[in-house]
Amino acid sequence: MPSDLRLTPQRAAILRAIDSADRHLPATEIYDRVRGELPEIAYATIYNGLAYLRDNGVIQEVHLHEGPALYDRRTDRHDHLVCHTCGRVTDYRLTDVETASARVARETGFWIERFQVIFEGLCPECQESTEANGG
Amino acid sequence: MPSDLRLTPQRAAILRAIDSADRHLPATEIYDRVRGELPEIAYATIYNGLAYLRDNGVIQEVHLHEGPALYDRRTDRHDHLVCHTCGRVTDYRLTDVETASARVARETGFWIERFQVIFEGLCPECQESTEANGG
DNA sequence: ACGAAGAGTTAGACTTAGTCTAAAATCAAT
DNA sequence: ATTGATTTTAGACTAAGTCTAACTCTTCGT
Repeated sequence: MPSDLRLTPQRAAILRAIDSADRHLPATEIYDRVRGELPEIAYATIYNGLAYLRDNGVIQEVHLHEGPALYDRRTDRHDHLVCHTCGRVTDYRLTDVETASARVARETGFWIERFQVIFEGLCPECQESTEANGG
Repeated sequence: MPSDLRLTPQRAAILRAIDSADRHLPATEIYDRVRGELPEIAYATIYNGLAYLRDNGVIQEVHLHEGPALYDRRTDRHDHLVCHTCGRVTDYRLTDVETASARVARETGFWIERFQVIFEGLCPECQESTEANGG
């Protein structure tokens, strides 16, 4: 977290919303939560604030295959597992890809800045309920 | 390609557009190209047709982090490198993740159906032009 | 061949997620 | 206090995709 960060009341409220969430939130949900504190806040301020925090390395913007961007307090490189039934997103750091990325760069000629693995499937809970229903 | 595939003139034209492209196309571009052949075709038919072809395993729908879905004639599992300057998308199959996915499934309890690595960075051409401009 | 049922297509409204703009408000430095 | 830069607000706008209802086309039984 850079020391010269300009943390306005709006940006601080956005950061608190992300911090206190038990999962990665989309902008619309951050908007809803922040409005509890700052009912006058505009939607655009959420977007501007999220972009500011992201650009300053305070939060990470996570794009999964479908749906809106999610915001994550964790800023280190990591991967995601997405349950296509309940939508739950689980973090997982796959170091194998990190090792492989140098080889990929060499073989393709790309200069690789970032990468992410997205796994899609069924979370443990949704597997159980599928089995319970005779599937 | 299933033998009971109902390939209407519209769907055949969509498939030809994807086949003849030198890169992965978004739905809007497939729409533009197919209209050259079938000027009356509706946008919704493109979407319906793409969904039909995807559901029957004829094409693959590729979601990268940003931007619209792209459609790919290649249907086997593979990964993508995206140039954030020119937008070029390059295919690459990283078998390391395939090997690792069983371990990820075991450690997280997820049942993994599919996965993809998205690499973002600079393609060889864009690296050259950046260097040429003194960067 | 005829009519019904189902599949596919069309036009256009609608939704979602996000961006843009211009004016107002706030802040920092003189 | 005044100026200029930054931030926020309200709301219009855009892009991508979905939905609906009417229409058309195909298939199948008689």
